[in-house]
Amino acid sequence: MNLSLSDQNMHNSSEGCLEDDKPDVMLPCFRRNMYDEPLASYSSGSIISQLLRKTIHNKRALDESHFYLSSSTAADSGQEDQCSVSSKDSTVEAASPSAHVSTGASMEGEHPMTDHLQAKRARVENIIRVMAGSPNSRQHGDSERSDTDARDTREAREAYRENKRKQRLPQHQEHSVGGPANRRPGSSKNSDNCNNKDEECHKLKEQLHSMQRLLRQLQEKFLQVYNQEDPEHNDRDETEVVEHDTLGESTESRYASTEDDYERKNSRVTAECKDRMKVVGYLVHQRENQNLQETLKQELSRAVNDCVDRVFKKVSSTGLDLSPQQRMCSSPEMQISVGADRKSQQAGSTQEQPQAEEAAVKPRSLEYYESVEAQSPQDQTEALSLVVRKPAMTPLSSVTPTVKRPYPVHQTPFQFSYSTPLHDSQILEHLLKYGPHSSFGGLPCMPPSMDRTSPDSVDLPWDTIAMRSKVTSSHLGHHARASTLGAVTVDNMCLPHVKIECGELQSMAERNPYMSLNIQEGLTPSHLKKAKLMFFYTRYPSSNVLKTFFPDVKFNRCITSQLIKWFSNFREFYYIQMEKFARQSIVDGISDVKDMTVSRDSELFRALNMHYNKANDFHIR
DNA sequence: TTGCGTCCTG
DNA sequence: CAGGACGCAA
Repeated sequence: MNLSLSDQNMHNSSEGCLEDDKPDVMLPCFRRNMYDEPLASYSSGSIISQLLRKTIHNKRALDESHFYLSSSTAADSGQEDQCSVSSKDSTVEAASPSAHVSTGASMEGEHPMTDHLQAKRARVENIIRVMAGSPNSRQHGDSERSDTDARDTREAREAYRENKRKQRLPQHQEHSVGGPANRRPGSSKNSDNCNNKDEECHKLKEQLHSMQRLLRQLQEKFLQVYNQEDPEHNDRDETEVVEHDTLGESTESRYASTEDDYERKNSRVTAECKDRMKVVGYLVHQRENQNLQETLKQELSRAVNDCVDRVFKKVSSTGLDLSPQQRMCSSPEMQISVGADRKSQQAGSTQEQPQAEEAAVKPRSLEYYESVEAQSPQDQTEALSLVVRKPAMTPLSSVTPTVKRPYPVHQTPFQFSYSTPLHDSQILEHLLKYGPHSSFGGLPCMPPSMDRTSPDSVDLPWDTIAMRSKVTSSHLGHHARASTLGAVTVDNMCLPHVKIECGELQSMAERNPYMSLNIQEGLTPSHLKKAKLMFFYTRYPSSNVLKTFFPDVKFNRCITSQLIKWFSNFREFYYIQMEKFARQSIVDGISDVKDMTVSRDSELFRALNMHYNKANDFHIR
């Protein structure tokens, strides 16, 4: 009973969070991009901010962009939560009622295009055509050709769909070839074809201009949509615009003003973030403009950090009455700030973990586990570095992963920039140094959760355990890095780092080139390995989580069932081992949980390592 | 019904 | 680890 209940709760919490987590999905990607590319390259004045201030009138393009967004939604509707879908749909409807039928005429009427602009467009279009090396080019070109008739629009959409489909599979490939190349003339990929650098530079400039124009249009569209979608927020329109200029500050003040209504604020924040994410995703995807990305990243990071800080301050001061789960799901803000939030959430959920563990274990032998309660957390730690954090992670893990999955398309744009495995480690480092820390800095509430977790300090032995992977397989490779990260983080802080680790795992899994590129029907031994490792990250992965972690697998009922079955088996084995250990402990005369320790030479350790790390793919030090 | 989980068995 | 039986919840 307890077990089922707790488990159910866990799932529910995660599921519930999913809806609002959409925005979060972007974050991981965002983070990695942030680290991926030098922030320094950005000027203080963000392009977006400036652009947002200026409203350009070209609805055609906007419609296109809108289409893009809606299309993305449609494409992934299956995986997206209904909330997001519905919101997006509504947005589309509200924003572009007549959409593609009369857009051109109405647009022209309201905001006639200047000859100059048209000429420019034609030029850009031409350039894009010339550059038509990448599928995306087409996309851009279509967007630019906003003055063409409805047929063109339809065509563009078709093309977009085509691109979309293609992207879903060979995303990285496509982007690695087309995206980066466009953005970086010096890219090795295209260097061969760049005999005429000047020409290409010129083209790029042109493209940049067109992209900026589109951005303006999109922003206008966004504002319109937002207004129609959220009449009650009309009074905030001004604020909204400003917000884009200075996300951090504006959000700060805005949220502060509504702080009295926590629930409302959360939902609003989520919605706003969603919208923002949409825009961001679209822009980045369409433009792949490095500068834009940088700007977006900075602004997003600021906003996220602010949100996190605020949420945690709030939670720390008043949220103690909330259960971990409640906190996780009740505060979309936390979810929004994926990276940082996760950490904090985990911290909060950490306390929960032991309970869940306990509950899960009890069914088998309540009497024994009574005294082993604290053990379970430790047990998880055993197999992997992740394990140590595992207790705290589990709740979160289930939450965040699910969230991400719904936005594969949106994430894709960001993923483009990641084509090299090296990025993972780099990202990890950056995460540790920047993303996580920045958010941590303003998280006074972290300590509380940590404190609760501290009881797990009984696990101290485990905390010192760090895993280093020698696995070279593509799948395990991610984990290996993650593990390494975990080890590093362990040295400093337990829970926060763990969270980071989780985030990294997810983002890594999502962005991993291999996974996206080679989608296969069945599950391979490497998948099994990965699942085993993953087991120490989350013992009850939802189907969404599984999808997130196995992007290279074409999911269907069978595959999902198989994976779930695997985890069921893992749990079975794991709990059996726990029970054994508990029984043995009792036989050994251990009466206090605090007296229980799992040393490296213990049977439990051996058994778990044998089962989950049979090939010693991961070294526990 | 369907999905997910446990338990048992091979 | 996979299958099957069974229970439970939505």
